[in-house]
Amino acid sequence: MTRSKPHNHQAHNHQEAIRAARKAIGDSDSVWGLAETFKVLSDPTRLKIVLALLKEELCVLDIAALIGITDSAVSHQMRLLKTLRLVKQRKDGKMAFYSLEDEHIEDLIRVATRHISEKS
Amino acid sequence: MTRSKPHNHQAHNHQEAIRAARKAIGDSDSVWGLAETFKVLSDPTRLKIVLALLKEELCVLDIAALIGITDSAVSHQMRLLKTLRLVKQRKDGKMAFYSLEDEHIEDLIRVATRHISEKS
DNA sequence: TTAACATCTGAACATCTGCTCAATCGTTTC
DNA sequence: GAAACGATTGAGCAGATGTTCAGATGTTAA
Repeated sequence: MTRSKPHNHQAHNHQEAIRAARKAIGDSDSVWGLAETFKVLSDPTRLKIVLALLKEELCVLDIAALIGITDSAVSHQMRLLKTLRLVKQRKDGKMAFYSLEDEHIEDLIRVATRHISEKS
Repeated sequence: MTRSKPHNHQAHNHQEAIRAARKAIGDSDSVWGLAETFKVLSDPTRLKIVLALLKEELCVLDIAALIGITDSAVSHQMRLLKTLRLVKQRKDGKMAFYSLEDEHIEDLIRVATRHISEKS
């Protein structure tokens, strides 16, 4: 080929696209909060803990035996979950029972599960 | 106090609690997949990208300018999002336009947003 | 008071993550 | 062809993350 047709690519206004997208993202505070919410459930250990607590309250050693990690590791994670208000603690003697404090978590898990099951 | 009442704590069957919870968690494969889904959206950068793409397709440089990171960083993230089937690519000349491939993501974000807004 | 038990805490560690930098590839334009 | 441009890739790095270990705290039982 000595000559080729000129390529005409679709016009694309970068300035406008960026401005519109910036609106869609919203303020960075809400983005950060959203990301944090997803982050809690992004660790398999924490996710297992939350899944287990959907049914009933559990003590630290039960969770540790259930997942297969140290009671220390469980305690660390529970502190984080408690700080984020996902879980509440009930003390009974030397034992500490944890249960879910958040009702919306189950919805999140349900939607995410549906999302996975409909993958090719 | 010279004498104190005997403490009677609520009975708790560890074996039974663990067995019940193990059922609630399910197989470890599904847990891993769930965690991975949440993990994609747990990074502020990726979350911003997804939020921006909810409205319209964007090219790499637009996203880079929008978020304030290198085009290289964007490209790295887009490869990940493409691998996970969250995004699809359309090439036009030297530009690469990305758009959302997954319809469920919006639901996930909506539920998570509601979850945040109803916090004390 | 001891001893045993459940939980919690801080430190150290290895691993993972997301970023930038530099170089490369593919396309378009001169 | 050469230069410009957009996108991609790999290496390297700093920071975050999850775990274990050792020790401390608090509670119950002997």
